[in-house]
Amino acid sequence: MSTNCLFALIDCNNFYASCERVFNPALQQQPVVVLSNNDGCVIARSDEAKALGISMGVPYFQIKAFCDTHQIKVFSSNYALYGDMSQRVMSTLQLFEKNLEIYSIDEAFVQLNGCQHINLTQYANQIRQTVKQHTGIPVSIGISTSKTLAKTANYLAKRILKSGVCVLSSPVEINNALAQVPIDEVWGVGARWAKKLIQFNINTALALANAPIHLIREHFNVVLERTARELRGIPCLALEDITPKQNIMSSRSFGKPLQDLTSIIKAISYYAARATEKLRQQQSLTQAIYVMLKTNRYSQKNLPYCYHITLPFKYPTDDLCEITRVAKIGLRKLYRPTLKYHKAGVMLLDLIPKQQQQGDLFINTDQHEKLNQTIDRIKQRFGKTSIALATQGHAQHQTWQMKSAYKSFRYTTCWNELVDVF
DNA sequence: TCTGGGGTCCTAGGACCC
DNA sequence: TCTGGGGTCCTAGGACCC
Repeated sequence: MSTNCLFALIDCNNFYASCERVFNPALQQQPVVVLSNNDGCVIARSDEAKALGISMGVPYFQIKAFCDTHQIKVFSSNYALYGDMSQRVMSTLQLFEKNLEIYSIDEAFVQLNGCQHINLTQYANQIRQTVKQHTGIPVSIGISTSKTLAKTANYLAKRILKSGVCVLSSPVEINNALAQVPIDEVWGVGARWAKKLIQFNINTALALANAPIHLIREHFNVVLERTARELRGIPCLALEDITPKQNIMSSRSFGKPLQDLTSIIKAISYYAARATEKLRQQQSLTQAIYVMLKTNRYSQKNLPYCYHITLPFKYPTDDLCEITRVAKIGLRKLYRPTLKYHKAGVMLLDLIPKQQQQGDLFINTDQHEKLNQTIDRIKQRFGKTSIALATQGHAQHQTWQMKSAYKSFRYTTCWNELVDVF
């Protein structure tokens, strides 16, 4: 095993809850939870909230009373804030390592080249302190010889050692560490496979590392085989470049069930516009659109609750009017006046780079492009809600708009919502 | 009353072609 | 009685991630 290949995983602790704390010091040492869109489920918890037994993903209505009695601070998700804080964390990390793989809103991998001779624990602590100082966000860092092992080291840093840093380099260190990690905590092993692996008596990360590869290949698949190899310290996953998305989704649950077509058209038009924004930002064109309409899956057990349709575009496009037009066609085909809908969405499919655009003989694409560019500019300058197609209706107070009863200020991205200092 | 919103990769199987 | 076989493309679905 080569030791000149080292990966670090930097992961923000309880990221959304930590973001809320940065601008509201009264939340320090307090139990904090952050809810998903529509105030549906718990998606982030401070350590204090975890200690009170609040589990990840639990529906809020089930624990509301509990939160009240225990004075748990509850927040609606505030992606304007979290997204901006994420960028600050990532650019701070880039002061140390230019080549960053931003894996999610709160995690990044780096490859540490030529670091064999420095004290890695010291280096990692220096990174942690700097991120904390620049952004107020606490992070944990795991370092080892493959991405999966770096993930595992991070798990140990957070949950077992509670030191914030864990470096696994020697085989003995790695084996001791893997023995402490339950199989369902391994990166790449979800609930389904954990259950099946346990039937094979594979209960820990160490057992998976030592399992015969042919057994994994035969009863599972190549993805898990890679995971097993990675746990042995054989890197199978490289640091990845930023690649444009292959699909772009925009969907939401409604604040309340909807039956009337007019409201749902407004919602679908809004999702189409959000998806188009993302599409244009990454400079891609879409070739097909998937439109989805859902009823409440919990109320009608065993009945279909998801209705969907995929429609192609005549030509690859990033034109807001065209995408909205086709999305509405899809919606009208799905809609049944007798049903109550809880959620809708669109996904733009088969994306290709905009440079590959083929001219259309019959449509003046230049004119459409000018209109779209103008819309982009207005949104950029005056905010995302400043301009929209009429079919979306007025931006505020729509019947379909999601619940967001406990939202904090957008402290870092909105002039009207800065922190007051007295 | 109330149960998130994004994404990725891989595989199996059917359609179709020669 | 016998009714090819191999390749490719597409789609649906299953697994995973945060």
